Amino acid sequence: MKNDAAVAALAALAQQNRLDVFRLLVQAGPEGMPAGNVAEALDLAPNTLTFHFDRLREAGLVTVRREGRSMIYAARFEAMNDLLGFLTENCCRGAAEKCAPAVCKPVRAKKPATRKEFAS
Amino acid sequence: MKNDAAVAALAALAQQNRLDVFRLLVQAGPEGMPAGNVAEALDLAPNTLTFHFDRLREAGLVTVRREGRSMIYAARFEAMNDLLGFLTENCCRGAAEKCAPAVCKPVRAKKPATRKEFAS
DNA sequence: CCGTCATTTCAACAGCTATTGAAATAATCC
DNA sequence: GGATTATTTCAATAGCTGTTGAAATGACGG
Repeated sequence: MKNDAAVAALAALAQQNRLDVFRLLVQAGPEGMPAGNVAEALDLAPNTLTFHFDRLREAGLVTVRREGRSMIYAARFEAMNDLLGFLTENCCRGAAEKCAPAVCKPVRAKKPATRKEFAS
Repeated sequence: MKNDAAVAALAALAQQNRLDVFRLLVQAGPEGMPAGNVAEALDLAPNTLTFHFDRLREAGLVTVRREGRSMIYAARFEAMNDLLGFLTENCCRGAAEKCAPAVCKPVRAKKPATRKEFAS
């Protein structure tokens, strides 16, 4: 992930309403949900919501598709995961256990490691 | 993690220079590094850097301590991990494998707002 | 077509943010 | 004490951001 893309994604999430919107979509899963439902759930004016959706979309965090009269927005999980990876990249110069046992992955590990070791 | 805290943390990271600073500190590990070294590494004016450190500190993402003439800044890994957890919280309503195999944790459901089905 | 539903576009405005230069503080060395 | 190094404070300014209201677009049903 590029630095600029990360800043864009973070900026998109660094706003109360957009963060609420994004988390709602994250919880909704890949099928997404219609703009109207989001507006209702979060009590946002439709034009305000469009503005925020645009930001999220420009940052690559959500996608839209039309379905009848509704626009269905969905979170882009790949983008979210890229962002998380970017933040923790190369943390503690590889000594991951020092800083973030749960999330931090040593340097570049794009694929989730096979978790057979955790059988304990 | 509270919503406000998450927005504050994201806002703090949503800026090129601060993101660079934070990632540098993440890579430096818990011992941190002196302001001067950060300034040199990223080619930032010292007063500008102070401004950004303040933002990061107010957001709970870094700590400072004095050591001789230098101020040593260090990333707060706990805050970073809280933030990552917050973003992925309850993702896909527990069906984590749908959206983020590597990072997303099911977390205990925080009572998703009863979703109104949209007409099929 | 006409009405209405769902969403977007546009312009305007108030409030916030990042950077800069000059000056201040704080610790150390001679 | 006085010079030097490291960092912070302060005020000013240009640029960006979020919200609002009014109007436009696009899709569907009768």
